[in-house]
Amino acid sequence: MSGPTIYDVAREAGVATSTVSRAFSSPNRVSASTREHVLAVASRLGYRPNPHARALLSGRHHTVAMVVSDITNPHYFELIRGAEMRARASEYTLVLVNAEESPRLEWDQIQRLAPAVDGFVLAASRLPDENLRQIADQRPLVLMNRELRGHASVVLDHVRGCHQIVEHLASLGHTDLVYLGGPRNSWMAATRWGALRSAALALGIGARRIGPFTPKVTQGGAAADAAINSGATAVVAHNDLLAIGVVQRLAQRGVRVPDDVSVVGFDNIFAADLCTPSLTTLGGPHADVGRAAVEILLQAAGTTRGLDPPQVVLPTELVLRGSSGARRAARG
Amino acid sequence: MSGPTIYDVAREAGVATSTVSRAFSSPNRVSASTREHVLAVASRLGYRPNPHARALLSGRHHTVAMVVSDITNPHYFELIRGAEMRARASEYTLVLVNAEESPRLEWDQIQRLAPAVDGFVLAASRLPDENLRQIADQRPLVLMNRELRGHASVVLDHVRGCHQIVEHLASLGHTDLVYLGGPRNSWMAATRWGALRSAALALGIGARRIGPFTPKVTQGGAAADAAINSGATAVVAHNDLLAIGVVQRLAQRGVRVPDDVSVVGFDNIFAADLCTPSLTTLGGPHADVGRAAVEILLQAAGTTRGLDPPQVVLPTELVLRGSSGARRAARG
DNA sequence: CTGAAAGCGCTAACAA
DNA sequence: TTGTTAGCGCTTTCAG
Repeated sequence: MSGPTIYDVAREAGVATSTVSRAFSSPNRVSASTREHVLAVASRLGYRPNPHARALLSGRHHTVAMVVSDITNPHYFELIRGAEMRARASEYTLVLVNAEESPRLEWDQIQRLAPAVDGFVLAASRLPDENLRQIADQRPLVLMNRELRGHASVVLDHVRGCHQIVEHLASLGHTDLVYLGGPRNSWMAATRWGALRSAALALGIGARRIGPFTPKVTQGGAAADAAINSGATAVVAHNDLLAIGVVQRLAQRGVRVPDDVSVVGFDNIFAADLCTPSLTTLGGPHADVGRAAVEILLQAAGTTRGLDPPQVVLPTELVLRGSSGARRAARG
Repeated sequence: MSGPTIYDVAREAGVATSTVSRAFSSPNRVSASTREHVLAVASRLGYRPNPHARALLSGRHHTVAMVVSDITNPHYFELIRGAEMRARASEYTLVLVNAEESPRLEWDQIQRLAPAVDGFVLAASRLPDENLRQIADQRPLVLMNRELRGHASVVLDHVRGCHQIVEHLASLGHTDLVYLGGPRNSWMAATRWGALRSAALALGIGARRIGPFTPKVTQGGAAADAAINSGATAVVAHNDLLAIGVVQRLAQRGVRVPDDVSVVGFDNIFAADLCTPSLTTLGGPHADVGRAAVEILLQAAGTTRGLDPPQVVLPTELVLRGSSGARRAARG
């Protein structure tokens, strides 16, 4: 089943097992000639260190777990990709966990994995703050798209981003916007709504929130109907999936986008550029979020628990496309 | 750092370590009362079994590695999702590896992971057959979207699917099709071309292949230009991404889809339904492919190497949308 | 610079 | 049914 061990190499090379171990783990504590010899024998035998044995003793597993709240959301692809690349650059393995929007599932999986990984990066975790603190007590933890006082995080600058959105809509003549809210336990949803509301206040336009909605295309129908009901001419959806569903439903109901209603989403997913009309949306360097989160985690794993964990905020960019336009007419 | 061990539990519960071990691993070999007692003490202490220690001894890691040739391709999301769900159902951990279209990277990662996982599922592997056999010698292996004699695999029925495509195009009056081929080392690309060609032959219409193209939207420009050059009125792109790029480029050049040219893709990704015109494409139960692959792997891991590994073929479905239509006019 | 030996946490004989 | 004990493969003191 399993291949040659350190003993086989040691015997074959005529040295002690500790020397073989050193040749791999701390090459500078072995003479160059023995190291070369050992490595040569090892590769001839096809020896590969057993990560479990190594982890058992050292407590370091060279593995980080990434938990995403819903793997089917295209938004996470970039996050995953960034995280995976950064992990691999340090020869770490990335374990992917899908929480399917269930806090319970998220918690169970994390607990199961905790003894086997060096740390967690959580994307848009749906867990309550208290649970996050418990996790952080066990393992290094970095949050993505969520902030929690005293804990490391990487987020996009939604305060500024939402301000940009409102400014954009206001400049187009809109005087009322409605936010189609995301899941109830989503930090992101709360943050977006807070930022939109204060921006609206500052710019002197009305803002209401409807929801919560599960951020999927299929939910767009209900969301669109509610939005129409509200009478607002500008709709900001919790994410692009929901926005796409809204646009589809509006078309179905004969409401023209952007002539009658402007629609703005979040995330700038791949499909935002393909749908008709294309979607105005708040994007950002999502892959960098994933990358940065793993980066922080790997540093934290080395250091003793820092007292001021980094809270990184990356800039957003408002991508203007076809779904937002000047307010044309009052609606009834 | 690490929590309580089996020793702590044993001492606290007044039993031997082996009893604690048994209470967790083989509950029926311990009396009900001791088991309950042990489990109670364990949970009071917050004990969690260390997977590494377990793996070290048993050789089973409760982990499967999934390798995808390019994680940014939305097609894989469903595969990943299915695989992840199936793995979790058996309390297995899914390690995700991105090969970024590089056989070299794919190989290295697999070798690194081999001693730490129970097996591999490879999605659209770009490795040569020989390498796949070497991997299968080390660990149980299941291929997705690729077949190799004597090895387990799960694929969609592209022979029938491609026949459907050609039939569809022929019934619309097309007499010539061009296939925009995928990567050179892609088994899928070769299979699709082979199936398309023989279907075309059988149905008495012409078929040519152009390429290879990297299956991304950005490659659609070059692919479209080449397709136009070929004079064919029907274009079958290696996948939906490429097809979307092609449609975009055709629009740019004033070629109408489907009036002047019909375009068909593969995979039925989420965006295929959103772009304009929407994309006719060959889809299938991708999540089931992922699910089935892991299922086979988990069974294989238990059994001694079966002599006839399963080669599962799942049905495709041709999804008719706006990008394919009746041939209207001859083109020059 | 190298070797001997003691574990890391757990499981699996073998006894009792 | 339960306890004792010997490792799984590796790292890491501690001697030499």
